[in-house]
Amino acid sequence: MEPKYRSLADALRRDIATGRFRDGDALATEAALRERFGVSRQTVRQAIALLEEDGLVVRRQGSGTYVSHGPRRRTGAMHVGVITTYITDYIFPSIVRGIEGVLSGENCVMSLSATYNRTDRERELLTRMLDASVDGLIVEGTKTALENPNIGLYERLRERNIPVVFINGYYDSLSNPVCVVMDDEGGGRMAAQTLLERGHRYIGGVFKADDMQGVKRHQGCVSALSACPGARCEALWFTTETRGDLWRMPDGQAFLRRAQAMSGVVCYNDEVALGLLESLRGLGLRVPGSLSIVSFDNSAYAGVCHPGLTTLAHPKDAFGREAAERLLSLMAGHGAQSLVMPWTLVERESVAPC
Amino acid sequence: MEPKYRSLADALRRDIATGRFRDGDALATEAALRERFGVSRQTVRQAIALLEEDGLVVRRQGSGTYVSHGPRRRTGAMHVGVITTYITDYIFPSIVRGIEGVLSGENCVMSLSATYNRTDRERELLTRMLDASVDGLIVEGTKTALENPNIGLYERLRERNIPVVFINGYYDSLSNPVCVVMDDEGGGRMAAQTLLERGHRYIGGVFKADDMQGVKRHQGCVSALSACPGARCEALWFTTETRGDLWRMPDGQAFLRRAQAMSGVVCYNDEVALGLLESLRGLGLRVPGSLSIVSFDNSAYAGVCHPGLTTLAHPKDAFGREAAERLLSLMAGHGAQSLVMPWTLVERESVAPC
DNA sequence: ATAAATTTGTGCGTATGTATC
DNA sequence: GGATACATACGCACAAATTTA
Repeated sequence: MEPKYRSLADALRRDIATGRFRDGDALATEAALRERFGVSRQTVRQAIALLEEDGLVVRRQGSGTYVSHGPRRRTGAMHVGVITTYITDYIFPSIVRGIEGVLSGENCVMSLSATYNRTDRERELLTRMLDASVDGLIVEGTKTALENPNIGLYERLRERNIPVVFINGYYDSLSNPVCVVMDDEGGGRMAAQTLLERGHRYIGGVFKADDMQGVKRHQGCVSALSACPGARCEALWFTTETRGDLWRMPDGQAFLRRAQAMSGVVCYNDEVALGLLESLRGLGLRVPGSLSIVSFDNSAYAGVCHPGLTTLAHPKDAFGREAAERLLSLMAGHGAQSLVMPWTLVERESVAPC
Repeated sequence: MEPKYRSLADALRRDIATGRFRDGDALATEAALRERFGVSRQTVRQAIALLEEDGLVVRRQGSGTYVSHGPRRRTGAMHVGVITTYITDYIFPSIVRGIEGVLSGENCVMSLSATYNRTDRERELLTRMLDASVDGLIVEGTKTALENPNIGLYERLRERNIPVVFINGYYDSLSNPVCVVMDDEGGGRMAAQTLLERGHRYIGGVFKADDMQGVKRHQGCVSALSACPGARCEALWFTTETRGDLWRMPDGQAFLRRAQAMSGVVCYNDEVALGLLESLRGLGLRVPGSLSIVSFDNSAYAGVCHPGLTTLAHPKDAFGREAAERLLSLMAGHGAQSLVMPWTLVERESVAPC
């Protein structure tokens, strides 16, 4: 059972979060709150003390208690937290660089951490960031296709007026999150279309099952194929635990056996494409001779491996900048719109006509 | 007239300041203090709340109130700042990953930022970190071969008891810094030796002039060559502004002309080696046919380019971990020793017998 | 300008809950 | 289980600062 003064504090936080108070407006007096909530004045004072600690209100003797969600920080540097799946791998360094480029131009300190795709780590990191009293957060949602156990924490962030910008994936159960995401469904269509246009009809897909991106890319794929008579699609789903390695995916071996009959595969990302290339090499299937491959992200791998991957390019740096700019706008008290960014096809050698 | 709870708090502060309490000793109980000072228990609690805010004591329900002076962590997460030359390029992601691996195991938030090799940015970042009240710093020194204009800031950090661990390079003018660095002079010797052993005698070197690493690697090189009769060395110095691009280095063109007479070159790092490879290709010189190349760091480039670079491997991840562990030890109030780590030769194709 | 009313700050007493030893 | 120590909660009284009449 939560103590009364905490419940009261939370109730007041929600009140403030509604935005009904403009900066500097007076909160109800201690006596009024005592009436309204049917608690003693001491309890009211304890609750308000919590809000004061968080810098949500200022008390002035003889005058009243005032909400102060304007200039959170007096003079010092702003503190922005960034939570992504990885920090140093894949396309994440580029995204981080974009964010850093914008933040370092302002008076901002950037705290970085990685969830490694685990919601328990997400929870821990969010708690730490709250502890470290960040002024804003950029978060890549973890396992966004599943129910998230940390929604409560995100709601608490809202109550505390700490703005959050989601990147790549967000949580459906949060109302009106500010996001910067890729057009994953459109990307799925684009990838499938790329193969269809070159005459491929029996197409496989390898998608991540536990995040929104995988599900949407698959949807896009299916919608493009369903518009084309005679086209077939066969999806292989994997989860975080088996990333990139087809042999360890459930049904991975069955998929690879049937791959001989397919003429093209859409891969969730370049990492999966590399794993697939490796597996196909073992089976004596050549790319793009026997099988064409399209993947997502245009990571550093894509240009280096043989054959070079035809892949949809993630804007990485620009993407990071967009997210950071939106967060700055939110922290400054101005609003921000969500953004859906388009993919660009980068053609290399992994796709050939059927 | 000062309120009672403040006087009481001050009295307790003085008590604690005498040093009569060892770390972890129990303070008198609330009831005892009530007796001793003749005030109500509420007043005692108010006083202790002030001490708790300052981190002087910790209250444990059912147990007691304990003094916790010394470099004790306050409630909530520790905040560690990391300042490196780059974040997302070259070997830095791996170093950062090592640091993050250690810090995320503790209750730490890591703030990352990059100087891009500019001391004015170093100054700005240090100021911001101080503003954000970090509890410790990991810093890669900027232009460590030159006089540093920010020494004053580092001294202020010391006064504030904020521990700093330097990585890769440090400042000579700071007394007894805790460092984790590579054995750059030994590395220089090792690189030169690698060429000498394969019969090379006329050897060039391309070194960065404005940091300690470049100067020491050159020294090592010279010392190895001077022990070998008939060996000659010719150094080309560059600065941050011209990184990697030999054509833009002063005397770069003259060096490339003479390169035809050389049989081996020691490069400051893989990036320089790539630039050199590019330049030599333009001149029609083949590696390792006409010229052998040894470089430093074993970055991702080294294994990918053609020919693969023979290079001294920087331990990156382990290096980052060592630095982070030392910082944690310092923050916990235990001391820490500096560490000089050795290089390991990774042989690829860029070196051949003369 | 002054007095009264309002609002937060300080201080005490008491009772009960809950964690620790 | 019992004793101890901190946590929560309520009630009251007065002080100090500010606003209002």
